Parts: sequence; structure tokens; C-alpha cells
Amino acid sequence: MLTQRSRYALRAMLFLAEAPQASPPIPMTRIAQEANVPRKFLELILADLREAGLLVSQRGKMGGYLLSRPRHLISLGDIIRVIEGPLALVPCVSRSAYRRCADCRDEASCAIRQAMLRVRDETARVLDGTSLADAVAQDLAAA
Amino acid sequence: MLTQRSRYALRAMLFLAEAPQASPPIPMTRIAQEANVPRKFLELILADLREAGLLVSQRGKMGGYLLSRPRHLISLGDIIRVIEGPLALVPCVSRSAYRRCADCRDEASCAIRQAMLRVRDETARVLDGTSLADAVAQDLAAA
DNA sequence: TAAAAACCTAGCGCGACTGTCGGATTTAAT
DNA sequence: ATTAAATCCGACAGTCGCGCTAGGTTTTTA
Repeated sequence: MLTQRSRYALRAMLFLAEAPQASPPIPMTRIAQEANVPRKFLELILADLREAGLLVSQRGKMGGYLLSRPRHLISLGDIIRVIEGPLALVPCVSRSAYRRCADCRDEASCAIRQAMLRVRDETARVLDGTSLADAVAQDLAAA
Repeated sequence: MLTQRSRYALRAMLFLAEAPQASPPIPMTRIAQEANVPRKFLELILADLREAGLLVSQRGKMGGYLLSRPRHLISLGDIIRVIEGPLALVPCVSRSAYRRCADCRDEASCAIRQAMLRVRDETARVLDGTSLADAVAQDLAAA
């Protein structure tokens, strides 16, 4: 299961992606209201997304947050990796953060690993293949 | 990421699946050694698997554990669901344990949900589609 | 009757998760 | 210059799950 944090992050990013492309920065308070996220908790989440380079912030009055890239260049996978860590179910099949399983006897012949690798690849295919632009489009189509 | 507990469970079940089909029950101590799992911790895990109906146990001397069904009828998905819970990344796309996302505005038009549903389906396709028999076969082929 | 096994319950240290609080700093508008 | 609206920052705290460990009870076979 995704953490609450990740779900908040996805909603916040999706809300930002719904704004007109060349709009002024959107203040955190507004994001919190519209994406239904506790204000102070959102603050920490947005900080992570900014440090990871997915958001840019404008301080001071009239400040707020904006996507750092056009929305078709930010995927759901990008967001989840920042908040949640690797998509992989076991460290030994992660592309972004490979780690050997400490107590694994033989990685090459591990049937569990084979299955987990396939899961990872399918997961990545979906999540990296879905951009915020795609998500916004789906959202509008369904409404 | 899967919990350590789930990885232990998968290894233990795989080891049991490698035993000849009509063998006497295999004692926990042996499973712990061969699957490389702390003995007392394994005890708790095997209890969960037994309660879930994936294992049967024989008490007393010469006792131990056996798969409750032929190995081609137990999938990796079965095992993971018992230990880890639903495969789904969000409760609102779980088939086995659907729950509404508490703070979701409109489930039907939620683009995040759409993506998570596709992830769940692909994950289930792989994990429910891989039986212990499949895993054993792969293991032997690779060695 | 003794040994070997599963079974049961309890607890414990640690870290992550989900927030909250109170301020300090930056910036735009007036 | 002031003021108000924002981000930014650090700390803290309650709760829970995870990864074990300990110690005993019961069952069964040799």
C-alpha cells in the first residue's frame, strides 16, 4: 500500500497540473484546501517534491508552488519514487536503488526475484507511462 | 517494498514446494535452516500461513509442515496476500479487501485510481499467475 | 516415559508514519 | 518603510507496525 503521504503528494501534484499552464504560483493553503490535505503536513510533502526538483517555489507575498516542468514530462512514477522510494517490491530488482537482499542465497537462480522483476517492470511501465497531463485528461473525460 | 516477513514466507513456502510430493512433514527447524529464517520468527509466520489454509501441520514427534494443496495450486499472490495484505497500492482498487479512500472526493473520476487499478491488475496477473510449481521449475532451470 | 515437535502468549526496541506547533525569513503590494 | 502574505525551518509527539526473542504448554511418536 502507498502511504498517505504519497497519496497526498499525488493529489497535490494533480491539482497543480490542472491549473492553466502559465498561471501565477499557487499558495500552499489553496492546494491544501483543494487537494484535501492537512496544511502543515502538506508543507513537508511539498518540500520533498521541491528538493527532488519536481516543484519550484516562490517565496514571499504572492508566492506559492508551480510544476518545475510541463505536466506531460512529470509521471506518476516520478512522484511516487520521491515520496515512497523505489517501485520495486524487493531491493534486488530496483533499477533506481538496487541493493542485494542481505540474506539471499543465490540471486541469479532466485525464482522469487524473477517474479518480482516482472512485477516491477509492469508497475514501472504503467506509472512511468502515465504523466500528469494524461491524468488530467482522464479526469476531465470521466467528469 | 515487501516486508522481511513476506520474503521469509516466500522462501519457506518455496522450500516446502521443493520437497518431493509425498514426503513426511518437514519440521520447522529444518525449514528455518534451509530457508535462512530465524527459527522463532518463522514460527509466527508459519502459524499465519497455516491459519490461512496454505499449510497443514502435524504436531508431536516426527511432526512438521506440509503444503495444504499441490504446489501448482498455490500462487505467490496467495502467499503475499496472507502476510502482506492486499496487492493493491490503494484500498479503493483492492479486489480482496476493497475500502473507500477516506478523503477521496470522487472515486469514479479519480485519475490516480485508474492508474493504480492498472498497476494492481498487472501485479495480480504476475503473482497469481506464478505458482510454487512454476517457481520450483524456474529455480531448477536456472541452477 | 522421554524426546521431539508444534503451539501459544507476551513483550520489547526501534523506526516510520502522520501529523502539530511555533516561529524565522522572504517578498510583493501599499 | 510597513505590513501582510507567503515559504521555510526545526523540533516534537503519539501511535503503530516490524522484526525479532523468551519461556512455557501441549501433542505425538519411539
